[in-house]
Amino acid sequence: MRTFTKAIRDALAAETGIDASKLVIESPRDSKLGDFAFPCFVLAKTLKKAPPAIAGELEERVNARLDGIAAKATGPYLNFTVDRATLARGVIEEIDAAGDVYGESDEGADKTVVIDLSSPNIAKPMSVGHLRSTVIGAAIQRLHKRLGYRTVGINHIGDWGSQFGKLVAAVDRWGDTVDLDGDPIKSLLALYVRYHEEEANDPELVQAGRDAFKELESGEDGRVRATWRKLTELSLREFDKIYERLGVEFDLVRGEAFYEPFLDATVDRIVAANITEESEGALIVALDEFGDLPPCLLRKTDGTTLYATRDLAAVFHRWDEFKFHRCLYVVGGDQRLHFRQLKHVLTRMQLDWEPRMEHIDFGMLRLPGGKMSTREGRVVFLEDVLDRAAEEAQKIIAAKNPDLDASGEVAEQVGVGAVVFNDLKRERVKDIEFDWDEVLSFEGDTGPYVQYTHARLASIGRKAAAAGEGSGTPDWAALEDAAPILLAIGRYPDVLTAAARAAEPSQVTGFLIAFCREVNSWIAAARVLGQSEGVTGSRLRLVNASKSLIANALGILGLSAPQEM
RNA sequence: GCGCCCGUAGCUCAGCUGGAUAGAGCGUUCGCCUCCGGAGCGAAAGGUCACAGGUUCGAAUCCUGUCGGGCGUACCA
Repeated sequence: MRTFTKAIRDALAAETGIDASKLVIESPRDSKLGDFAFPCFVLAKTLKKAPPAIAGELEERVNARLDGIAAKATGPYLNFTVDRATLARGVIEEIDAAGDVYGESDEGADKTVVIDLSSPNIAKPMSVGHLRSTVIGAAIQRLHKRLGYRTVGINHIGDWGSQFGKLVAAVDRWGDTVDLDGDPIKSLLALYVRYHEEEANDPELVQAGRDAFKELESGEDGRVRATWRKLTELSLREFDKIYERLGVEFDLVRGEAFYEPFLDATVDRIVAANITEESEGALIVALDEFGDLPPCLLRKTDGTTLYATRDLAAVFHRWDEFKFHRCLYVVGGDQRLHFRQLKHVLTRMQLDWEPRMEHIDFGMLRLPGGKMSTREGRVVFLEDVLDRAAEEAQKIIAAKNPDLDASGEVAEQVGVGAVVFNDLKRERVKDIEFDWDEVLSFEGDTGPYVQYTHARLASIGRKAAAAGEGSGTPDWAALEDAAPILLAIGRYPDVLTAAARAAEPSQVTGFLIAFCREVNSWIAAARVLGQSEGVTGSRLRLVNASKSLIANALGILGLSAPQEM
């Protein structure tokens, strides 16, 4: 496909004198106008002519330079249409040759991208809120991997901080009232909620919590640390069940505690940069020069560290270890200020790699009643969402495809796919109100719709193989009515590049939905089997190419592509 | 109060780096299984792109202000 756009650019460059790389080639508003468009407005000033006149003059001259591509002036645009047979053969041979890694590139060669994702908190259940960071981060990682980057996905577990003092205190006091080993997460949640209920009227409890965290941070390997270690292990085991269902793996699981040994050195490093000061008993980095921002606190009055200190320790450690090209923090938008502060600390330290640290923020997920709150017990558990979605898928399979083998497995793929896709389909920054009906919807702009399209294409492929059809010489010109599909396949590598750059998986979901709509329209109108040898041959090639593309994109998004459903 | 994010059809959202007549899905209404899977396809209805200015050949897109919603705002994470 890039061979077509390159030919157009070169021809235009030769005629206009503008550098080929600076020419903007876009898609026409209406596909009937052509496959590519060149808006002539940019030339109006230098040539001192009206854009439509320029387009008209360019038409003939550019046509003389092009072979297999027709240029036609329409108003102020010069539109290009690739010969249908050339387009079909070019695109399909390209994707066939690339196979499963179609869209890969070498733009990331020798570059490392660190992705901080998921990062659930120990002792808290994973809510549908944590799903966002996990699936968005995993998709961003796969995108970069496809583009040739070395990627390091780090699960930055929230296993440190004053809340663990509270939790240890709560376990000490009421641990025997719950079934910690049998149902660890729910037990810990109950203790956590109870702590917050009682702390207001119980100064001793508050003190016990503080003391416990202080001991934890002191490095003393006593009972507090043993309790903390046990809580961590229990929680991680529970999280792994979810990660397995989501098909997410991490290169490194490093909790905040991992960076604990580096905290002092981190503070020293910042102090050595001469940007710290003591204020109200705390050690801070002032940030007023950046628009009156609140300061970044490194040490509390009691000497213990904060979230920001640990994140700074982490980013230094990551820089030292990976010299990353990008370090992406897939963390909710409620922490925008936090990351701005961190970046400004780096700026004040005059570290030139500061821009490589990026906060990949995403909108908040809210319940109809308001924000989710673990403390108040107002959460929707991710496990329940996945379970219900899989059950729903199972019901639909029972109704529509009762003979399906391994239907339980497929129901899991479809149910989880629906949940994951739903979370990836809109622009990251948009807030989401959780809605069961939407999550459990399998029609329209959904993961199951895409999976279904894939399954139907697979079905056609199976039938063709059984009938021994489709192996003849393809009649490429017969794919004229499939031009939108072919152009979309051709555009896919650019979609991946743009989506990775913007760290925006919704660009892939959006592409995929539009693609499947085109494919479904086409297969409703163009029967594959039982046509002349050339027609069946070319159509089957397109069916297989489309199926391959859908599986490819679903893989990047983290969804399965079942052959039947 | 101040800062950041968001505001496009009844609902949920696209709209590529400022370009041609603002597009999908859901819902509503009407069609399509003797024909490769109806989780599908086709069609209709539905819009002051929150509002007001500005920038220019051209603005849903960029700038300023207003309104509405969300998030945050020194020792939680």
